[in-house]
Amino acid sequence: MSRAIAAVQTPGRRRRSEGKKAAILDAAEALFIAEGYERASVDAIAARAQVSKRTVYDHFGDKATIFLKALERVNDALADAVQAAIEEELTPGRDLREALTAFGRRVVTQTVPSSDYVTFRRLTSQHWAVPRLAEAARDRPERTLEERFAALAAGGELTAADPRLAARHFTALTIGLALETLEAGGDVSEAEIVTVIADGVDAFLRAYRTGPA
Amino acid sequence: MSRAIAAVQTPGRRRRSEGKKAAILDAAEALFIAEGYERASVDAIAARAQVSKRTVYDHFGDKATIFLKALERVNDALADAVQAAIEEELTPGRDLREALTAFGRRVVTQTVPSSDYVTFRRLTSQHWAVPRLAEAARDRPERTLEERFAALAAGGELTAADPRLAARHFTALTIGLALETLEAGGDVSEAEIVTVIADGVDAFLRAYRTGPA
DNA sequence: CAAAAAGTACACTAGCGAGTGTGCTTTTAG
DNA sequence: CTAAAAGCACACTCGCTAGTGTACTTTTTG
Repeated sequence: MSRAIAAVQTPGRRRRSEGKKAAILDAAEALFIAEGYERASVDAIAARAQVSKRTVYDHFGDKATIFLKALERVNDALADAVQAAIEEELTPGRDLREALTAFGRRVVTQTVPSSDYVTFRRLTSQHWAVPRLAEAARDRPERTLEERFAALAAGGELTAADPRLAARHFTALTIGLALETLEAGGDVSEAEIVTVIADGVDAFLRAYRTGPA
Repeated sequence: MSRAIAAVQTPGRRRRSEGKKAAILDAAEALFIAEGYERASVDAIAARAQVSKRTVYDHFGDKATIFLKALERVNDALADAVQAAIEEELTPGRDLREALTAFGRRVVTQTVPSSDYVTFRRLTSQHWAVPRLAEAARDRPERTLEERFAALAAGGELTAADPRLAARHFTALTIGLALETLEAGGDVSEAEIVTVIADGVDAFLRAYRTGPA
């Protein structure tokens, strides 16, 4: 019975360690989001991760580092998700209104739970002076979106002398307002979100669709 | 020399008490904004207010109440300021672009320091479940703005079937983006803010100015 | 002045949470 | 099998903070 099949059960020293690490970050992420930085105790994080407190400290050294690593993960995940959404939804041939609506909706509802992401981000700005980590994470998707908008402008679908500005305006009108809605009322149906996005896309197109000039 | 002028120096028992109370709330507001709820200790608040800790507790009972009262004050102040800005800047006869720009700029730069206000608000959402206090504070200015937009639409200056939506879009494009800019980079010149607002007004007018239809 | 209101100084409890030290058990690798 | 890596249980230090109790001083008022 001593066969190589055992390799499935035994992940190896390193993999096991990584597994614990990931579990700790999962727990930390959830607790930081739910409770905030100060109120989420390391003991609670350890308990939730089903790991001893000592292991937590062996892996990360201190609480601030746990936070930082968790934030990095979330940032990366969101940036990747947004990038994917841009590439997959904002495709050249597609009807513009449809594409923009699908994109906005996907970013807000799919991906992480974006509202959680926003919450996490807030903890950052909370004077915690996490260098420009969060900022960098915002920049990447913003730039990608900007490029796509520039392409749309070049293709004559949009009138956007300043694609960066257009991208910011689009985000504000759709994703920004949708997230705000999510935060305000606890119970928001997906239909409401879709409406918010659709209205935002509407206004955006009125302002930026190639027309008069 | 014992004249009634002394009344200026001696505010009376009640007024003195109110004075201390205000000083405590001032200190609390500043510290909560700077440090966050947990890190702002009651001792620090008392010290900053130049008041004994005991007095703080005599007045407010506990830390949560201090926070709540401070938040109420800030909310009221901002709501008043926004209301005043609406009434004084968004006057009927005025050129629309100019009026909207002045309004946006005033809300962002004048009034409280709005960015501080935003910071304070964040502490609220931080799971503190301050009932709908903050929400109510947001609602009042929003509704006033909505009414003014409805009036503008009636006057033929705007095409806004849904004035509430128009108001939200306006806010998102101007004030929202300006505040975001303020939070991101530590050093933002007023000129940049003005640009952000002007760009937002531009886009808004393209989307909502009475035109084609 | 006299009494009460308001405020102060300060000591004290009580609890929580970050981080450490240590010896023990389990897992994995050779 | 054996040694080392990884993890665990647990006890403990230390600092900080919310909140209280109390006796003392100042201010205000009649």
